[in-house]
Amino acid sequence: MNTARKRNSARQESLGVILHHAEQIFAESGFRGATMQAIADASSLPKANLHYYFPTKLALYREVIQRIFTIWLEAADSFDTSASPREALSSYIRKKMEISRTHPCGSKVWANEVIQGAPIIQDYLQTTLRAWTDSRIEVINRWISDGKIDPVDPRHLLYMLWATTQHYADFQHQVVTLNGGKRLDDTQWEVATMNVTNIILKGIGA
Amino acid sequence: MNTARKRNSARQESLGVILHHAEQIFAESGFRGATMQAIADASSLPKANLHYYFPTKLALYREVIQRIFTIWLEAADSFDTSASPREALSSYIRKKMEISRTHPCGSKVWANEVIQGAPIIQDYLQTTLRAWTDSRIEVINRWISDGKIDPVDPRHLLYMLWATTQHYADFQHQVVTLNGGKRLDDTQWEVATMNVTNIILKGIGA
DNA sequence: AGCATAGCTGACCAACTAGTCAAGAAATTG
DNA sequence: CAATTTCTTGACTAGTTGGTCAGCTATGCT
Repeated sequence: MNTARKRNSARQESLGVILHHAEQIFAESGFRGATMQAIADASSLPKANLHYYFPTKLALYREVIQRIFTIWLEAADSFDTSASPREALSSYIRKKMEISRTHPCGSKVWANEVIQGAPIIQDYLQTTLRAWTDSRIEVINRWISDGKIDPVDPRHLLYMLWATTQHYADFQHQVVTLNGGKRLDDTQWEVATMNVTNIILKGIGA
Repeated sequence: MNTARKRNSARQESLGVILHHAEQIFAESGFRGATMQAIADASSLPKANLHYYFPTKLALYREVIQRIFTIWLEAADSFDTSASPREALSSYIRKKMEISRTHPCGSKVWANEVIQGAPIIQDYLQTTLRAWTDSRIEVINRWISDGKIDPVDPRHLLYMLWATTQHYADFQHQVVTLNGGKRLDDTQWEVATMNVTNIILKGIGA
């Protein structure tokens, strides 16, 4: 049992290493631009070994996308648990900003995919994302009818939340360049988070 | 002279057709994913003809990027000409939303490029964009010291403007999917523009 | 130890793609 | 008309890339 677990964990280890580097390479080069050879090199594995774990490049890509989506959905819980709009949105923005900081590559892969018309993940958009969005729209509409926030269009508020937070991941390179080539430090991330939070909360009268 | 002009205009015609379709294909597939053959087919020209007008794929790509960047810079004039923050920002947001609607492919190509670390246009970022950004930051800072808007970080306000407006181009597919598969109509674009404008203006106390 | 299974890898191939080129068609000029 | 320049195009090449496969090694089991 101990030895069997050893082999199994070695498998998990390999899978993890491959997926981690695949995410980076796909973010850097897009689906087509990424080569299995590049992912193999980054993972310090021979290319044929990748094909042992993932039959095709597409299968590997799908797995990468799946992981990102899961992370985002988990961050979205704040919308339910918190009571007031201020709490709910502050918490959601903060979580999404943190994800932009810690998982920029995942966000980039997702952005790339959507920009290109979501050929691979269309089903996610139509099912899971759609359901999630609809349920949050209800929450926001309740805030409005309770007079807790201004009567804004919930859909566009959501887009604004996504756009502003993911910008720091997807356009990381631009942000860094305009920051004099230096990555944002702890303080700057906090400033960014507070700016986004304050402007949006005040903007909707929360 | 008349004939010479005729030939010259035929040249401009060809260049225009190629650039137009190249923009679409690059947006759909990224730099690497786009093939000269695909662009040729879309333009109804043999591939060798593309290489007559553009020596390399990279040269064609650069030209596409250049055009987008020019359009964006022109939209940015509102910042100077208008006096009050309300006017300046309303006008800028409206223009950027219009560009997102009329030139979504250009925006997507730019996004793709930046996501991948701007390997081709790094010089634009460091020179033109940087200079533009710095000058607008001054304008915003003046608004703040004049007490016309709240003391926000100008940089993050700019990022918010870019992110929210370009979202409707870059994530067009997602927006359309969440809109029941239908493209936004005139009214919906107006609603989107007003929502973005109102929330941001109120958010910064303009 | 001996057998079986999971994991690893170098060498290989078929398909694709950017770019070339030579030969011609069409327009322009003197 | 003839000469010249611009434009067009099918056919070709060199290089790259996803994916295969036969054989290898290491691990686990009895």
